[in-house]
Amino acid sequence: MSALQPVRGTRDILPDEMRRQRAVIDIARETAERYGYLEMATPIFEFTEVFKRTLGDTSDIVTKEMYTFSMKEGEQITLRPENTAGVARALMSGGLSQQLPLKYFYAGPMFRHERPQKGRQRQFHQIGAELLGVPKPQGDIELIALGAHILSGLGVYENTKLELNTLGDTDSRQAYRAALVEYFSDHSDALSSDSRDRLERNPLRILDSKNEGDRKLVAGAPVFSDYLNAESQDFFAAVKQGLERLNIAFELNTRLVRGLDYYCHTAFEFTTDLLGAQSAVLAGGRYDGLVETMGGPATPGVGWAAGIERLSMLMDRDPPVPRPIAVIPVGQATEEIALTLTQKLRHAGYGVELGFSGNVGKRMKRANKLGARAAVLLGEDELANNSATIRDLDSGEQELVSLDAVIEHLARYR
RNA sequence: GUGGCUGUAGCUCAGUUGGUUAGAGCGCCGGUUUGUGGUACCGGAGGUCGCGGGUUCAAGUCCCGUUAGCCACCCCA
Repeated sequence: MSALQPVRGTRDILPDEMRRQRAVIDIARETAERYGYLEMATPIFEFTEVFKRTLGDTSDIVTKEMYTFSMKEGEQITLRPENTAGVARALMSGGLSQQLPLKYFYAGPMFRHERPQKGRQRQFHQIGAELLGVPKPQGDIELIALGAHILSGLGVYENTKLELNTLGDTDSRQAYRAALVEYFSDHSDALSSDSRDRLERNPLRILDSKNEGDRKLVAGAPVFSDYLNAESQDFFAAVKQGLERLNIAFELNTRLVRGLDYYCHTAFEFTTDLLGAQSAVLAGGRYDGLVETMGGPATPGVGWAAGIERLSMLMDRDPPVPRPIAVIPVGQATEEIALTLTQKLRHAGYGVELGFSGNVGKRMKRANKLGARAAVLLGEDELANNSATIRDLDSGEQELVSLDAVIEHLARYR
C-alpha cells in the first residue's frame, strides 16, 4: 500500500472524464425535469440503521459491502451504498408524505466495498429517479420511459436491451417463494454451494444462477406465472401495454429478480453486453413496501438508478471541449491593458486565457494547445491606433479592429 | 470474499537462453523563427523496470510475499 496512490476502487476524475460525466448528468437532469422529476440530494452518509432496515440484514450490500464507521457518540453511520433508502428517509424526516405524489431526480457518489473491475468501483456515481405515491402501473411506465429517454439522449439506448419481469404483489410472491423453497429443498444436494446459501437468504436468486447444475434444476422449477394472482397479472399487463404504446421494446426475463421483500410488481434492467460482467446500465423496480418497512406511512414507490461511469463509457460521443479566446500582450507596455481587456471579456461571457508569461511565439503555442478559437494580440502598433489584432486560429486570418469593437468582433467565435 | 492474468518513461508498448551506461513511437521542453500558433527539421529532459524480500558472480528477466489493475465467480449501477 502506498499513500501516494488512490485507495483501491477509487480514482481521480480528470477534466476529460469529468466532462463526459458532467454531460451524462446534465442530459439526465434536463430530461428528468421534462417529466417533472426535480433534482434533490440526500446526505452521503446516514445512520447505518437506515440501510440495514431497508436493504435487509441478509443482503450482500449490508452483510459485506458497507463502509460503516463508529462515531464518538457511539452512533454508527454508513456511507450510502445506494440512494433510495435516503430518499425514503427524507420523505419521513421532512413530512413530505403530505405532498404526494413526489418525483425526484438525483446524482451523486455511492460506496460499496466490492472487488473492483471495469465498470465497478468502490466509490462510484449514480443518477436516479424516484416516484413516490403512485400505486398504478402508469407510474412504472413513466419511469421506464424516462430511463429510455435518457439512454437515447446519451446515445446508448441502441446498445442496450430492456429486460422486464414482475415480482407480483406480496401474496403472489410469498406463495411462489414458498413453492421454490420446497422444490429446491428437495433437491438441495444437487445445488451449488452458492445456491444452497441463496436458498436460505434469497431463493429467487437461484433462478439466475450461472452454475450448470443449478440451471438444470431451474429448468424444472415452479414458474412464477402460475402463482401470480389476477391483480398482479393485470398490473403487469398494463405495464407491458403502456410500454408497447410508447414503442419501448422489452424482453421478458423471468429470472430477473430483486432480493428484498419490499420489492414488488415491476422489475426492470436496461442491460448491455459491452461492459463484460457489468451488464446492468440502468435498473430499478417498484418498492411499495419500503417506506413502511422504515416505519413510515404505507407509500407506494417506483425508482431506478444508473451508473454514471458505465453510462460515460457507453456514451457515443465526446462532449465538445470549450474553446477559449487567447489574449496575448506583446511587450511589457501592453500587459496592463491585456489584463483589463481579459477581465472585460470574461464578464462579457467569453472564456479567456491570458498567458502568464512568455514571448508572443510561446503564448501563441500555448493558445493553440488549449484549443483557443481566436487570439487577441495587443502590441504597441495596435495600441497606437487604440486597436487590437484579432486572429482566427482556425483559418489563420487576422484583422485590426478598434478596442471598442473587440467584443462585438469576437461574437462570431462564441 | 474465491480463482486466474498482468504491472518497464506522462501514454502505448519492445526488451532475445538472467550478462556491460534499459529502448521506440506519441507526448513534454528547447532551437531553426526574441510581433504570430498549428506543419517540417534539429536537439534535450524524463525510468529506484509497482513495492519488499530471496536465489545468483550477475535479476527488468527466476522464486516468495505484498500492492494495484484487469478477467471470471459473486453481486450489482
